Amino acid sequence: MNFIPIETESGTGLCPACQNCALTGCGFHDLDGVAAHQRGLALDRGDRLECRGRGACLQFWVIVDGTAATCVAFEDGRRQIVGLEGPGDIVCALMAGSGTQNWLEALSDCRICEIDLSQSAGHLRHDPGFLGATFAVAHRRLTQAQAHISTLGRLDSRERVLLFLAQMAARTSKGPVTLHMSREDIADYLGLNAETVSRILSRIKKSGLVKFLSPTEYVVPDMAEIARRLPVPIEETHA
Amino acid sequence: MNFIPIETESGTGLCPACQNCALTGCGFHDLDGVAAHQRGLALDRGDRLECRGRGACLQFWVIVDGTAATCVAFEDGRRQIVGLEGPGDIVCALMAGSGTQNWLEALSDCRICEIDLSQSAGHLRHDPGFLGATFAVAHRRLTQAQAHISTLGRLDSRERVLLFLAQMAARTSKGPVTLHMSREDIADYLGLNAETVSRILSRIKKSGLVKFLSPTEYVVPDMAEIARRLPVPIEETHA
DNA sequence: CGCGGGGTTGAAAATGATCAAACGGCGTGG
DNA sequence: CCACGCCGTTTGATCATTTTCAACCCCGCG
Repeated sequence: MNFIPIETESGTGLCPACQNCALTGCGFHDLDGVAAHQRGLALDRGDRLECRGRGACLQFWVIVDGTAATCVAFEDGRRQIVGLEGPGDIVCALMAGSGTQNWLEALSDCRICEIDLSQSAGHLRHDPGFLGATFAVAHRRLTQAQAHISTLGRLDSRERVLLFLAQMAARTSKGPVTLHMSREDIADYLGLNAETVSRILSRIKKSGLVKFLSPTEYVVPDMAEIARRLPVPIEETHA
Repeated sequence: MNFIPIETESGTGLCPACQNCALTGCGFHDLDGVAAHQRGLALDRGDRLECRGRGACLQFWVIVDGTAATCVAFEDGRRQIVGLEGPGDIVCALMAGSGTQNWLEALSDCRICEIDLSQSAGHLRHDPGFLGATFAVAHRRLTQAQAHISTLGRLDSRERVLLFLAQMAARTSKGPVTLHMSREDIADYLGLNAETVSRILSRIKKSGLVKFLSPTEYVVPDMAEIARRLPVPIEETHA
């Protein structure tokens, strides 16, 4: 992992990352008198950011580039990816579970903007703007987590993979979709194993629902057709 | 479903429900100048409270008695219980997912205190106390949801049921544990089916890890022994 | 006494995991 | 430049787990 420079743009005072999160409305820049310490992080695939310090964690990570994952691991090594994080997504260590080990992991090379607000802890505890923004982050994550629970609990493997492909496609504005993650990562996200994922991808490929240009690139010819085969709506990146 | 009276206690201004949530710190009663409309609801098993109105939902339900569940249903009828709610738990329609159908369902007869803050919407949007309290609710639910994701994704049926029994036991202060829900409810919570749950309960019963007094009552002779068989910590009701 | 709603149990079928082998791309070092 | 080896992927055969379908039991209730 390396640190990368953040150039503050003259007019706006936003780093490249935050121009990005300004788009998705992270809300941390509307705050008054906040001493935000920012730095850019460049993660290689496999790098992890540990969630240190329970309690007052006022540190946020905004994904600029690449794909990262919120992970949980059990004592015996089993791993579950609890959430996938793409460009614009906001992660806070506070958002993660407590008990078992958990961390943010780069599934591909990633650029991340770290925002440290711990200097302003006292102030922020009473700042409606900040509280509203963090609530929005938590609420958005909660909504996604609940959808994922129903996916893991009630969809079979074929449905899970199909939904996954459709959701990744929905995130991509246009052109072919690129998966910035391995089969095993997909498996850990969907509660399957890597071989099963591979097998099912082959079946889907044969069915023609999805056309693969390479193991990591594909095109969805007819999204409606996929939607018809799923008992749940394909959630876009709900703003 | 019936409405039940809430008697405001002279000194405190807290309804019976809210004496309860005062314990668990729901935080809604520390607020200044809030026009809170409260009413008590008595739900029979199977009754549902629908989450109406997206957008500004400022309606909260506090479970006083019994067990309720946050449910999601798919088009084809499959049901997944996304969260179990016991006495003291706080639910807001906002907390639920958006896409598919979802509701709060009484798994047993329940008493619920409904707190409607929509009168104070404008005020609350800027009230740090309120924002902090709702953030706490969302965050707590998020933590639980993420733990549940890893349960559904990576534990086998035996581990899921065992963890479930242990968690229900951890919620019960002392004496035998009573399950206020059917085998099918348990199954819908754990992403299994009712027969599988029943089978596994029988196996656990035979193993002696848990002693059943009746189909809905049991005792855990040695919690540590159960913990030793699980790869995850048994989360208490983490305050 | 019969009925109905859980709950339990069994046998068969389906689903997914595990183990094992082979492939392909890609970077490194000879 | 080529050979080698590594890593991720694919595929097959087999095994384990979970679901499905069905029968039966228990108990409370009309």
